[in-house]
Amino acid sequence: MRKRATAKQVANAAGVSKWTVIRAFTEGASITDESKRKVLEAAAALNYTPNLLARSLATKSTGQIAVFVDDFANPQKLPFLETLTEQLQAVGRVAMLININHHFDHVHALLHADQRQVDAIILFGTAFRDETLTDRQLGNGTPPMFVLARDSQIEGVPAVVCDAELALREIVDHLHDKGYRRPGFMSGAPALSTALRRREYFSKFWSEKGISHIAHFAAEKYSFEAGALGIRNYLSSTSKDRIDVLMCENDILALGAMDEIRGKFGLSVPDDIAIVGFDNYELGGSSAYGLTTYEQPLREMVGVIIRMIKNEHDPETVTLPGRLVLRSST
Amino acid sequence: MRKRATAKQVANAAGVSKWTVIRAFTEGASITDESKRKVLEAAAALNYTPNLLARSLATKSTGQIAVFVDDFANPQKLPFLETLTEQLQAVGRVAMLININHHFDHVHALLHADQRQVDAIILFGTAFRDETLTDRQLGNGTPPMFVLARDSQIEGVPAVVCDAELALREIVDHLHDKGYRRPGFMSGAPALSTALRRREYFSKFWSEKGISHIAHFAAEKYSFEAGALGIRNYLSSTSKDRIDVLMCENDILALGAMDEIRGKFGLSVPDDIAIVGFDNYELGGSSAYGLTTYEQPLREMVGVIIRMIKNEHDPETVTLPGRLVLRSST
DNA sequence: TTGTATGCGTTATCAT
DNA sequence: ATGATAACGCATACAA
Repeated sequence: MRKRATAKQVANAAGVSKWTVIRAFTEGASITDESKRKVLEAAAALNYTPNLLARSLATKSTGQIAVFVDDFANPQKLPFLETLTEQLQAVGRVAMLININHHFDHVHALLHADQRQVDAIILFGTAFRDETLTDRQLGNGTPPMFVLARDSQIEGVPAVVCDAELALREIVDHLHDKGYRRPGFMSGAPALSTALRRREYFSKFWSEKGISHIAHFAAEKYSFEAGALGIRNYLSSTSKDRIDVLMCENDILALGAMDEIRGKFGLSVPDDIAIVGFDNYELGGSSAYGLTTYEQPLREMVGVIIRMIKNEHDPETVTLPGRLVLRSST
Repeated sequence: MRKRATAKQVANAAGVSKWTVIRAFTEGASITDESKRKVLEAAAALNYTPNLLARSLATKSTGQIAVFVDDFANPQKLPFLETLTEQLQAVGRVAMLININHHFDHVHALLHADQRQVDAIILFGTAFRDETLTDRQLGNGTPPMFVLARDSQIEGVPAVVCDAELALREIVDHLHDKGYRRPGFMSGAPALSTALRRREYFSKFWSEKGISHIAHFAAEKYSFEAGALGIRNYLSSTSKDRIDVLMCENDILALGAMDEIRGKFGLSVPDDIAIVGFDNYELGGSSAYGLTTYEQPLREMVGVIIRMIKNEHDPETVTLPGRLVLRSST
């Protein structure tokens, strides 16, 4: 039964004190080349590596970043998580993935992250009201928080988001140019929807073009199924003067809606109803869907969050431009 | 600036020793109700909760489970991660999500997980050769490992998988019943493919029905794009005696292939070529695809892994039955 | 039941 | 440059 070797054991083997061993493993510590060599040799023989747990306790820095996620229905979460974990690991951090759900809510998660002494908390696509926070005296002892891919609804907590105003302006301009005049908008979970501000700007820019009525569809949550359900009732009850274009708050809703429109109602996209999504999820680009959408600058967004975590960037909300992706659905 | 309160501070406030404070927070410790009440009161006032970092150092148990993932292209990873994190948190554990890639390989990850003293490592959809392990003297000091959703290729490391033999038997029976006689199989990344054994059983059961030639297509990896590429060359170079059914190693490959077959080559599914996938990814069920597939018992699989981690289940490979999902693509 | 001493494996600080 | 002392916050074992 090999156990992890400790600095003390290495010290004995190398004939030095354990502090010299520590120094051999500390960047820029003052130590002779000779000592360092002896230590590293002994360490290799004993398969020694520093215990990060003990190091964290002493330094009060764990290198662990809690990532809160409360919605796994959107497949776009996956590339985001990939980029996030990759970039975190590239700077010596590691992600603690925390699933926020009915059994484990934000308060639990916050307490847990705090108890584990994480260096920071990333609210990925999640946010919550200020009230739950003031209880916890946030901003004092708790780790710094950052919101990713949603507007922050918490005073003093910065967010990194894709520029919704710019995005919706480009989208509405495009739709208007294409000749669409009866727009509809489908939003997802109400609590999250407002933080995206997509509907808000969608209305605003249509209104600037003289169109003030936007049909609104509320999906229960962000999922394929919810997207289909969100439009079903409308399609079966309305046949004339229908919307001619539907913007959905994200791609997965849009794909669900498109599937319903074409598959279940036999309508044509974009001839009967055009569709726009948001995220540029890979499958939306398939020839089966050809979904026009808006791509978030995922790598850049994650990059900014990481620099904030490393204190290389002021903790202020950052808004990055995305990219309109035109396909056959419009 | 509020800092985290320590047991000692609570002890002072409550007028007891710090060990009594510890006992108040230790399940089943011997302590008077009166003392406990005083302690909890003081703790609440000071907003004290035990520091899990220090606890972990002392108990040598962190409650952290490293989850290795090396492929984020398959959207089915997301519901798996959701279930995994949810069930881990339900038993007081938490997931450390580790992205295995070119910059951070298995050996790095293993070392890292070990340094952080995780309680266990889950190789989720990942495995690697024995040789890299023997270096690290695995099975002695390192945390126990488990493979999820792949066969284990490591001696002594158990896996929890969906029963490939049963699955492929059902699939091949179904295809044969439907009258298909010229089967093809598309595999993904070679290193992972063999661990799934899907191709192996696909061949075996067709062979039992007297069909020994299986056209084989090798996709570079498991992604939509790779699925499309995997079949492109074949379709453009072969026009007669083509395969009449294509089984893909997972849904995302199948969707890519189907998109190529219908969208780019104008062929009909299932009339020209039928398609079968594996995983039952939600979008495969859309009317745009209607993909016949095989569903893995994700909750049960995760449940077994967790019981192994809790030592409530012998660390032996477990094979669970899935479910054939018939749709219009066959 | 409660208090004391000691250990977990590091790091920080000081002395040599 | 190296060794020694203290500290990080908690748990374990033992004594009272």
